[in-house]
Amino acid sequence: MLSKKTKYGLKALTYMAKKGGNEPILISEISEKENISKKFLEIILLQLKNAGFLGSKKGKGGGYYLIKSPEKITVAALIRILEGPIAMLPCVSLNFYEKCDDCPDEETCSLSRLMIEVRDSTLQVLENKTLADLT
Amino acid sequence: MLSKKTKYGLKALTYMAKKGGNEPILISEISEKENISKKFLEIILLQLKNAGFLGSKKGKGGGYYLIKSPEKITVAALIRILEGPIAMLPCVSLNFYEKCDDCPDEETCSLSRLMIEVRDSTLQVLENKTLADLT
DNA sequence: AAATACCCTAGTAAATTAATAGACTTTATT
DNA sequence: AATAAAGTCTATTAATTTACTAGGGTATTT
Repeated sequence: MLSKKTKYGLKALTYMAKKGGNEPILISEISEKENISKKFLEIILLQLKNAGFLGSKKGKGGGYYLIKSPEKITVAALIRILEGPIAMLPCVSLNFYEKCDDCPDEETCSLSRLMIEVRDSTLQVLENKTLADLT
Repeated sequence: MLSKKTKYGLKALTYMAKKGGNEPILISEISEKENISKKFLEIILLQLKNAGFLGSKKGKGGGYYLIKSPEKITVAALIRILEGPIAMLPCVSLNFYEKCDDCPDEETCSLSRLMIEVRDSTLQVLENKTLADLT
């Protein structure tokens, strides 16, 4: 299950991409239009900025804006920033791998083999969908 | 991410299926062989029993045993019992559906459309894998 | 100088996770 | 009948995560 944070982040970015243009968009505007707590959204957008997806401008006329074009932002990349691993188990995660502690040998573990299949089929979808597909 | 509970449950059932036979298997045996806290495993196996996957026998010579044959138990069904929804959002879950509260119209929601795709590709794997495939 | 809008630190209530403790019940064996 | 084995039930708990909220700080524009 995706957390609200991830869901909100995806909705906020979709809103921004839909709107297009290069002018900064207010947190409060996104917050109102997408029914997201403004303070919570601040945290989310800041995180997306630190990850290199958004730029920001302070002061009057300020706000957040997309840095890359929506076609170049995959949903998989966004979920990894906001949520963390996409895989169902840490021991089969590509970007957040952690060793399995109760499992003597990951190579021969039938559960990990299955979860690799699940991961790959999920990535097949998420790596090929971009922000542009959500608009 | 799957919880430890789900992971332990899958490993325990895999152990049982691998062992085969009809004799009851001790909680403590599974607990030791699979490195799972015995008390935690008690809870898990009881839940699987209440869900109709396991039978149990009390007293000396007792334990847990599989009720159905491993080929007839899909991994999807087990995850639904132990973990809950397989979908990434409640509003696209087949078995644990919940209405989206911040979304005015689910029909036209691009995010939900994407998450339906993810769900279906995950289910394509999990509905077609059984306990027998894990042995 | 004043207003605007993002930035930063801190805290917190609620829920979930991953157990643990201990008494109770049922069953097989001696 | 006594005993030991083995699952069952109730309760509790520590740690973590989630989903926020409060309030002030800083940069920018007018």
